[in-house]
Amino acid sequence: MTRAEELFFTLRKMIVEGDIPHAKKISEPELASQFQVSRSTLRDALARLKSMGLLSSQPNVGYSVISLSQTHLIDIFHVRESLEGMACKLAASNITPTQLKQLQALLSHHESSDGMQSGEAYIQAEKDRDFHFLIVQASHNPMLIDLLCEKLYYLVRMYRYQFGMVSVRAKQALFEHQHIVHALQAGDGEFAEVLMRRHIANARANIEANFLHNQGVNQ
Amino acid sequence: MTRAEELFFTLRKMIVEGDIPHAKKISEPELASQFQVSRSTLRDALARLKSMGLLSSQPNVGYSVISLSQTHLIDIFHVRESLEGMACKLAASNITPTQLKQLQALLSHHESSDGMQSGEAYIQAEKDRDFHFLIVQASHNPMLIDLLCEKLYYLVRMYRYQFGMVSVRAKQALFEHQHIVHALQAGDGEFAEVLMRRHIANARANIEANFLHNQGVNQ
DNA sequence: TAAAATTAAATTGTCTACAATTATTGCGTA
DNA sequence: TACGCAATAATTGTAGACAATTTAATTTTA
Repeated sequence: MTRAEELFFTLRKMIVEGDIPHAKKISEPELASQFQVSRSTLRDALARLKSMGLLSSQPNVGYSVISLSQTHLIDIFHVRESLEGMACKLAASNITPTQLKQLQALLSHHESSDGMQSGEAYIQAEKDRDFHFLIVQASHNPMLIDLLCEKLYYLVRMYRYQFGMVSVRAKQALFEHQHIVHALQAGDGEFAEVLMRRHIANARANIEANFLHNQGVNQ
Repeated sequence: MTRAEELFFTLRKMIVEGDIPHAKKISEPELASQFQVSRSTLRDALARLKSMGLLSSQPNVGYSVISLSQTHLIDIFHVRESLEGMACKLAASNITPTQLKQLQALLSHHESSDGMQSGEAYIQAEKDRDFHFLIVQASHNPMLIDLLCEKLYYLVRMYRYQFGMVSVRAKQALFEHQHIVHALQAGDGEFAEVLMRRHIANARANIEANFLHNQGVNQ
């Protein structure tokens, strides 16, 4: 692995977790010296971070972490809804027996360790991630996989960290996951797609409601 | 505009039009000297081209233009179908009066200059592009716009050039466009999405059929 | 005093040079 | 001859230096 790639991973983690101030210009010399690399190497990493939507930049001005907004998050969820819906549809045709078994095992594990011991929102988020990742992988469409698992995923995670979004829908989400797997088992791609889209649309509605609530409280 | 950005546009055009050999490693020193820029500048442009899927690369080895394949093209169309479907759905809610008028004007212009004077496949492709671009813009979702107009579009164009794909469905496509606009006028997002998805699915089916034909003929 | 213009400082974009890695060539051996 | 190894050549990754542009500070002017 190259030095630039390593730095890319480090910075990605920092940005997602909010360790770099938002909407404030990044000083290249400063960051470079902080990580003991040259500006060339840093700029390589920054370019990659920009291409995945975590940074924005202006020629002759510089880079900065994107500024988060409600509309941006909603935009992301619209894209997720369409792409993951398609992934789910394709998965119904392309999923391998092994992958289907993994998915079922994941579900029953979630059911059993269910009740969610509550509280553990992070664990729940991880479960959700695993479920969605498996289905996207099962689509066997490399472009879908790249878009969802390498690009959108980190944006979503950044919002989770930043806005402290909690899955209050844990139990409901599990039900929806179960329905989706049933449709996949039956090989019913069209239905699986509809279910996945509703699942994500529900999550979006939940977020929108939260926003309204917070606005009412905070402002 | 920076030198690297200018080079990016130049190389993008060259790659799309097939002026750079596929699946053959690119020599950085050679390309750099060809365009009278340093390797840094070239590498900046190459990184951007990679991030949009026109180049592939391996650390410590180098870049090369992606190798085209039937499955890859089909993958792209699946992504397009889902994203443009969503764009169309959103457009039904978000399109401005001005944009709707532009769309209608575009359509009636296509109808009149219809019959397609036939032959002019390129012109037809441009019409198609304009139509789809307008609808994507009307979604007012910047992420959708970026994905479709800045990334997928050039991949599709590359295949058009390379495989010499011709829209034999000119008249049929016009009908489908008209139906989509009607749905948008009516503000029926769900229907508009279905129509757009079918429209793109039809194009995909057309391509798949062409592939089968060519395979039968050539091999 | 406030605004505009000018100069100075700092930052980004680009080039060149060097280090690390990979690919190639030539040699020796089975 | 074919295969494996070693040395060489070439290529990529990284660092540092300079040029072009932007930002900040200072001076000038209304």
